[in-house]
Parts: sequence; structure tokens; C-alpha cells
Amino acid sequence: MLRAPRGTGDVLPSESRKWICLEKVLREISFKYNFEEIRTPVFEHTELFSRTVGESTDIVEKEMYTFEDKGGRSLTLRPEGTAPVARAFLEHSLGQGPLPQKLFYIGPMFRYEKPQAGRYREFHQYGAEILGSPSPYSDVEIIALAVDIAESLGLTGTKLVINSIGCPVCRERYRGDLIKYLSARSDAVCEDCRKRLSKNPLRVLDCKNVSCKAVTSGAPSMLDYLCEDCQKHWEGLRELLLRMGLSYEVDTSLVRGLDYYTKTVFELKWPPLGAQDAVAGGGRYDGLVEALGGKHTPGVGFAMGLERILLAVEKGEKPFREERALDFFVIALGQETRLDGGEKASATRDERIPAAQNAAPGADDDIFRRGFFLVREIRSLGLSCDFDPLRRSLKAQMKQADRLNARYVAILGEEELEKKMVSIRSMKEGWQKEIPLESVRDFIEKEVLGRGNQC
RNA sequence: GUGGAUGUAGCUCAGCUGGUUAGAGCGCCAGGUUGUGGCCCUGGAGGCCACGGGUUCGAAUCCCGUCAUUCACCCCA
Repeated sequence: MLRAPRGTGDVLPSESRKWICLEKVLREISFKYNFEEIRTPVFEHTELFSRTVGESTDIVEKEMYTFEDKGGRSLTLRPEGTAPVARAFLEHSLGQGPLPQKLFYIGPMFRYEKPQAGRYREFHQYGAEILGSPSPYSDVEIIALAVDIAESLGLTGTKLVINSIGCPVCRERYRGDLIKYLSARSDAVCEDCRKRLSKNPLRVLDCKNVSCKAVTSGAPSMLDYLCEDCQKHWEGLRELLLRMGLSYEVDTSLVRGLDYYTKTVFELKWPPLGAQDAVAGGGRYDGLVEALGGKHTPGVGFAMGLERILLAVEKGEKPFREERALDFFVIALGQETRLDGGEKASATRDERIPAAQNAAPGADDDIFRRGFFLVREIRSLGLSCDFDPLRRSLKAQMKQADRLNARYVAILGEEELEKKMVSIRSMKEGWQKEIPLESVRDFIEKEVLGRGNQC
């Protein structure tokens, strides 16, 4: 049997309802913060990511889905959303419009990684970006948005972790000293870290290896190297967070894996998730737009892993309900109820269904046609409605209606047809009334509509 | 990429140290009710026991390999 590729998966109806709810919450909160949605392509020129995310990062080095199209272009399925937004910002000169631009996106991302709880090869991210504001107020707005979303979804007890990794100027100074410090102790760190030392020394800081931790605990801290501008920003950020009542933890080993970050970096963690507990992560990227050939345009943003969020929501205080609901189910009853002409129950499904499709039109057709018209009429009133095309027994159809969580059932049989009536039954309240065919519409408008149907 | 665990019906799982017709619950279909759902009862459909090889008189069961799933490391959302 052919299966979905490793690290990918189908979202079946019971799950897709949760996705719809989640996306609705995300959009509502985004609009509340005055962000507008942007949709960018699922693939981009490979160069966009290699230039911005960084050649030596894991993402670019080994996780990208890169391919050549028939025109010989090197393209890559986007592994993250910020660089594409920055590209679109430039391409459409959004910088010429009012600043800052506040944009959010929801969509699939791709990373060739070994799948694990809350980590997939195709995954979905929500992200929000503020372009054109250097103010720490924007940092805090981004963080507040992330926290607001988590709280709205019932995730209590999230942990906000922040750090500053400075700007290219002060980071370079720090980098020099850090390399000096680490080189002197290179035999005490793990093999991976010895490689990182030359490529990306900051990453040694968040190595979990015990001996590396021992070494890095005494290492110089980036926070002591911040230049005046970065220092002011860092202090402004912390003061604002404090005043907003957003509690945080400073973790100088928090180094985000993407090269474009400057100054503020942060993560929002939700510990019950286990190993993959970062539910949102982001930071400031003041050099990104410039690196893509634009004017200097500061930016801040974050991204949220939606599969991970969904996992968390299930474990949290407000899990999504997955109940389906139908307003009406129309049952048409003829003499020959079953379209399969009484095929043995032992027949398999596959054998029964073609029999149903080949049934010859009979005397019952009038009833079924009227039933079908009724379905259309109910739908035209704005209600959801379904019927059984297989002409099963009344009992079977009632059962089906029950399973579909139908609020009402309309029964159209010979008895009703003779009297030109329809039986309407409330599945929840249990009553059943006969209504003249021609006033069904009125009845539904009066009795059914307006009672409300919660989404 | 590294390490561990697991693969039996649509789903969740039994199947003892190898022994012949592979089970349960839920779900699905039908009947008990000549036209009424939920509860109950009865019957039915549905399994190359992940795949390939090996050991054995005999393998779902033991061994090896492959693939998949999963947890952790790495990294990240």
C-alpha cells in the first residue's frame, strides 16, 4: 500500500475541524492587533534562504527540500516564513507605504528532519512580522501577540525566555572573545562543538552536553558586550515587559538557529509538550531587508508551529470540540427501500454499492424525487442538510441521522405523500409533527431558524 | 545523522515458554420492531499476523535484514 511520505500526514475530517477552529482564532487575534494576512509561494529561489537564514545553519546545510525545475532554476520548498515575507515586502515596495507594515501568514513549511513528537517534514506555521519599526514597543507587541494566542488557546503556564544577541558590530567583538575563551578549552568540549567553534561559535552556548555546559557556564556573556544602541534596546524591552506584566526569564544560552536575527531573540515554551516544547520562537532581524538589497528596514517577528500548538491545545485547558452537526436529515421511504433489492447481508460493501447504482426507476421515484427537492429547499434556507442516496431502511436512516448529529429529521413516506404532509422530528427534543408539504418552508423558518446553530 | 521501543481486523489491543480453524472490545452492515435514532440482544462482513529471508516436522510467536511508526539525542516551530 502506498502511504503518505515520511514526516507528512493527512488531516482527516475530525482533525480538520480543529484546524479550522485554530486558524479562526489566529486570524481573529491577528486582526485585533491590526496585522494583515500575506500569502507567499510555497517555493522560492534557493538563494533567498541560503543568503538570509545562513549557509552554516542546519536548515540550509541539510534540511532543505531543494530541486531544479525544468528551466534549470534552483528552487526550495520554504523552510520558514520570514525571509519570503521580507522578499515580498521588497518586491512590492511595501516600504513605500505607511510604516510599520504588520503582516501575518499561515501555511506549510518543509524541513528534511527526522520526524518526532511535534516535528514533521511538512509542518505548518503561523507567523507575524512587523517591518519598519526599530522600537522595543514592537518587540513587546510581537511577544504579547504570541502570549495572547497561547493563552486564548488555553495554554496556561507558558514560559517566556528572552535574550539579546546584539547587532553585527557588538556581536563580532563578542564572537572574537568567545572564540578565544573556547579555543583555550577546546579539548573539554564535545566533538560537535569543536566544529561549531570555527563555524558558529555562538551555538556552542546551547549545547546540552554536560562537559560543554561546564565550559560555557564560565564563558563571557553576550549581554556584557552589547553596544550602546543594543544595550538601550535590551533595557527598554525588559522594562516594557515588566510593566506589561509579562514575566520572562533571561537565558544567555538562547541562540536562535537563523543568521538574520539581531538584538532580541525569544522563545515561548510549554513544558508539558516534552522534548519539543518551544511553541513559538522569534526575534528581531534589523539587517534582513537590507541583506536582500533593500533599504535598511528593522523588523521583528515570530513563528508558531501549528501541529505543536494543536498537540498542546489537546493537553491544555480548552481542547477543541470535534463534534459535527447537521441541521436536517431528509428521509424518503418507498416500498423498495433498499436499492440493492434485498441482497444477502453477506454480500460485501463493494458488491452492494454497484447494485444500488444500477437500480431501475420504479413507482417510488416520486417520493425520492420529492425528498431530494426538500433537501435542496432546506439548503436554500441556509441550513445544512443531507439524505441517504442508498435508500436504506427507515431504521438505518434514523441511525445515520443520529450519527450525523442531525437536529431534525424530515420523513417523507407513502403515508405522508397521500396526505401531502411531511413528518418533522426533533432528534434532541423527541417530538414529531406532521406539516403540510406546502408550508414546510414556513415551518422551518419559524420553528427552526433563529433558534441558532452554534459553530 | 545516532540510539531505544514497537509493527496482529477500519480503530484500541489480547494471543502464556513455537503446536495446526488467529481472538476481544469499539466501529461498520443486517435482523429482533409491517415506518422511527440513542440502550439492549442476535447474526454477518472484514486479517498474505508490515515486507523479505532463515531456523524448525511445524512460526503471528525464535533469529537476521528491509521498511514504517514512535520516543530521545541533534536541531527547531
